[in-house]
Amino acid sequence: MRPASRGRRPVYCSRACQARAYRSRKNPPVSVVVDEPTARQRLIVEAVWRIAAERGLDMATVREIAVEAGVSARVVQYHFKGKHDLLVIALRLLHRDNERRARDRIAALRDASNPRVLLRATLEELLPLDDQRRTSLRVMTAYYTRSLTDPALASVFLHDESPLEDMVTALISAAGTRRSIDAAREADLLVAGVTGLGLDLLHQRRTRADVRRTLDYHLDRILQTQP
Amino acid sequence: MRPASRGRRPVYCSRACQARAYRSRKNPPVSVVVDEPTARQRLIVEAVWRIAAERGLDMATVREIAVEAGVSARVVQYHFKGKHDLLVIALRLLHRDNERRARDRIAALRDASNPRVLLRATLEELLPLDDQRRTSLRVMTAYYTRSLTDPALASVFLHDESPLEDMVTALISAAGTRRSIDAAREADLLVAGVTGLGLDLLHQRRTRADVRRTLDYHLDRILQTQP
DNA sequence: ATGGAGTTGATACGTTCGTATCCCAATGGA
DNA sequence: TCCATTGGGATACGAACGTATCAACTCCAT
Repeated sequence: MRPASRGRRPVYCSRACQARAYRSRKNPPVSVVVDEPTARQRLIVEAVWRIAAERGLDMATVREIAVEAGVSARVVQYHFKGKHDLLVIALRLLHRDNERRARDRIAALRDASNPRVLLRATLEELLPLDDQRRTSLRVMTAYYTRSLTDPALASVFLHDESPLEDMVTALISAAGTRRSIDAAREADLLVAGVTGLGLDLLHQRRTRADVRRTLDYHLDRILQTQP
Repeated sequence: MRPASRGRRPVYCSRACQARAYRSRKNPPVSVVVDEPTARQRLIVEAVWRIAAERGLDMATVREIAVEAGVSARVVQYHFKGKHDLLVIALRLLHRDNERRARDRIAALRDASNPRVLLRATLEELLPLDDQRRTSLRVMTAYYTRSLTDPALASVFLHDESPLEDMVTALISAAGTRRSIDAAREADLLVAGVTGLGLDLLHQRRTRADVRRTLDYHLDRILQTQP
């Protein structure tokens, strides 16, 4: 590596320091988070989420993230390879957390409840109905937009191995449908529609009651009405 | 105004220049675009659109906008009060242009075509089916995300005086519906759903044929099928 | 021709950003 | 005891950004 044209100019205090610097330059303290982050990494990633949700992804600078996480900027620098990797990891972790949370919440309903409640709960995971989902949706929206010009982020969105539409299709089929209904087509519009309604809700362009009414109508329409 | 703590320090070449500077400081060359932009303003605004669509709204810096528009950065500075105002104006103009284009395109179909074609064309205005709509949707998406943390942009989205949902509701009602169908609820999910499908299309998470199939299915479902 | 108004060129200022570097403290194995 | 590794503090660097300012140019009425 060249004498470096950026950062403080190397004026070593001793040969030991020089050797140490050389070593650290050869293999930097990269910590690639693949599956499970350390406690400190989670702290920082959650700070990214909060800033992205409240002030936008642009405001998530290294210094601001550090302040929000209650650590120094050097710590952010140390625990991630760079800002971009931090953002990618933060998106992956949010994605994973959302899936886990949704699975848990729906699994809790799975026994002793009719299919309509299950389908409804599944779709409502996409709506900003509480602080957690609201924050998550805001962060996801920011990431979606950025992913349009950032292939690394786009791949996180696209490599989703369990499309939500399939789950909704299965739920509709299992519930039993009224007439000649194509469960897959209904699931497509339902998932896309609930996503769109969620964005309107985020903007307060619709009221929560309005969304609920629309959702109820279409659930009634698709599913068999019992009594 | 104070002697200014930013920019070049005032060292006047003559009393005439000093007087001119004083005058220009008192009433800056603000050009507030309300309805119709000048040719130069349009040039710059369109540069903003192109950059926002291709590289994201973050990359739309004053200098980059100037290069894209083929003018100097000073020109951008001169013709708008500041970067933020430029962004707001660019959004308003895009909004207006989209409405005009949609109205024209649909008006061209209004005679000698059945309601289904009309409704379909209306919804397809939201889909990235050609370069123009694709660019527009990318820019709008970027703006939507930014509007979540920028009240000035949010107000442009929210003060929309002619909700698309109403128009779709009217089209459904006018076309005549099959059974007991609530046109307003159908319009809500259709508009929100097509928006969501458009985002998937932008991401290439769905194919164009897939979207077309889903849309066809639901149009068939809602409207009376004519022999 | 003179000069004012509108517009553009050239340049600089202050801030913020991502990151590089030097340094030190704590820890733990040899 | 010694020393390498890990984790973090302090600071600095170069780039880019938004913007302010002076100077100069083009019209055009006087």
